[in-house]
Amino acid sequence: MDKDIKEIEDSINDWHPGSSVDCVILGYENQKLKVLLLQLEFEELWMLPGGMIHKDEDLKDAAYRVLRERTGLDSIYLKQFHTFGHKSRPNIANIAASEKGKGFSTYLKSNYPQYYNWMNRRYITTGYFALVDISKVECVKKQINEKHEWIAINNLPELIMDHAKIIYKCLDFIRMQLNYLPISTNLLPNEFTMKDLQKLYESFLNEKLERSNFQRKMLKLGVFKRLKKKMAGAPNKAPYLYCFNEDKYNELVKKGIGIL
Amino acid sequence: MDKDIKEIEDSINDWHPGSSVDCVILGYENQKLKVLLLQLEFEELWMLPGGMIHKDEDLKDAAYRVLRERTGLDSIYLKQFHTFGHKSRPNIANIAASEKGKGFSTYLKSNYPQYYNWMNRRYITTGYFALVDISKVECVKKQINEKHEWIAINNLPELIMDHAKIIYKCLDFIRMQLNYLPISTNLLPNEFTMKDLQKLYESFLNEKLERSNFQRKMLKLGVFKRLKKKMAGAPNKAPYLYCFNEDKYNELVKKGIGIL
DNA sequence: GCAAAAGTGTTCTCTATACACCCATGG
DNA sequence: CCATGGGTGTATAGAGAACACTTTTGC
Repeated sequence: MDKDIKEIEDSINDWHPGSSVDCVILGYENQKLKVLLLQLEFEELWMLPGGMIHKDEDLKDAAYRVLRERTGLDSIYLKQFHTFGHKSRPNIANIAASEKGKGFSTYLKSNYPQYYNWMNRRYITTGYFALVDISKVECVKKQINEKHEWIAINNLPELIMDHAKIIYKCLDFIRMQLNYLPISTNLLPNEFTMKDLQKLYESFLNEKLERSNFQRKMLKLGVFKRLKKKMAGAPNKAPYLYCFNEDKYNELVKKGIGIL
Repeated sequence: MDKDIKEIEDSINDWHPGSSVDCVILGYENQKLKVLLLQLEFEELWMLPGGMIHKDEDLKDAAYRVLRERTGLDSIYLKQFHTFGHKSRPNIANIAASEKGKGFSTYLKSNYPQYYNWMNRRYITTGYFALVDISKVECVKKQINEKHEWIAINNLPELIMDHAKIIYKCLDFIRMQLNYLPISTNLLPNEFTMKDLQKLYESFLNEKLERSNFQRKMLKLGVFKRLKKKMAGAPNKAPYLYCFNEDKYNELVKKGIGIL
């Protein structure tokens, strides 16, 4: 960790002041929607991966950089959803309501006062979300003593600052735009069952869908290839596996897929 | 103008660095969707009303302040839609591609170098849009030699920097979220005809809608009061006037009005 | 009376929804 | 052979699109 902090401290004036990005990196695993969260040394609380913006860097590129640093992936579906500019966005000195969240801040203050001061300002942060196939991700630690984990959306731990609010806003945004977002191709692995797809939609919509009607509606879109392979293992009929015709799917998404 | 510039120059350190807001203030007049644009002295190009953020001011409040300063209105429908952070967002020295846009910047540079330097940095700007009943607005000049005008969306003049892009992004955003936005109650005057309402939807959707079906669909929502008054003047049957039951309408909007 | 636009009615098609039914599989 | 979940069929109600018809008004 200390090496990275040193690096940032040395380059403080290369950053655009007062602005940052935070990334809600979403994935889908075991039929659950998950988000990639970090936990720093000295911290009990979790946080979103985020960062500052270079003076000569596009806002969007800063978000891509954060993603690349974390997931190792290069071409990812990434989209801005909201900018958070509350005047009392708790800064690093006031990172959490409870005493829990003070560890990192205290450590910084005594060891890296200049970095502490820099971090301890007000940031207006822009939220981006990424849709990621977890099975293709190789998570990268950026700081030596950092933990990262894919955590189910419906079972979030306590988060620093307003990061929980950022996640919920992100989910709201996705729900509102569901028909125009390529969720399926980006979150699902190459081969998947109709049940996977249905559970994915249900996670976003927060409601149960009717199995048989869902299947027909999806198949009628004409963007699936049914594969001859089947899965096995359960005491019931084995489902087909499907894969996407991604080009057709992306065309559909532009016009708005009618799933509602 | 000079008084206002002086004021800003004196208070430069009270602003949050590197961030700004720009407001797309939309209104509806003569069955046309319009946006409020400004033109400064020495400038041939038009611009969106915008401003910086006080150090102790919420981002959203900064947008409200800009609106209040311009329209005199206090409680307005206002919503954030996107943050623009391109690294080459042309700054004030590079305000337009053509020579047209240099007037203001040249004037500033020689007369208010400190202000010029402040303005001449990179800004990451957050776009807000407002929905406004033009008939209730009293436009306020903020700078002495400033012109302001309601200009039809489909007939925009040349704008400074990326302001045209900001407007189009705003319209895209509204189109995508149409079903969840209270466009009608906020843009229309208290009493209006079905034709007004239809033209309003058509402006956003960029397509013609079928008259009779549109009317039925709207009436079935059950949020209109039909007023006994009618209009007159044209050589045809006079249409009814309607007004909203705003509470019911806003409830509907939360769930998403099904106009598509 | 005629043109123009408003209000209402009708028809046809398509979709959504709710189930019913048979099929494959492991225990 | 039975419980479980997958795949397909069907019947009904409602929504949407297109267009016909009637009404009101100023000229």
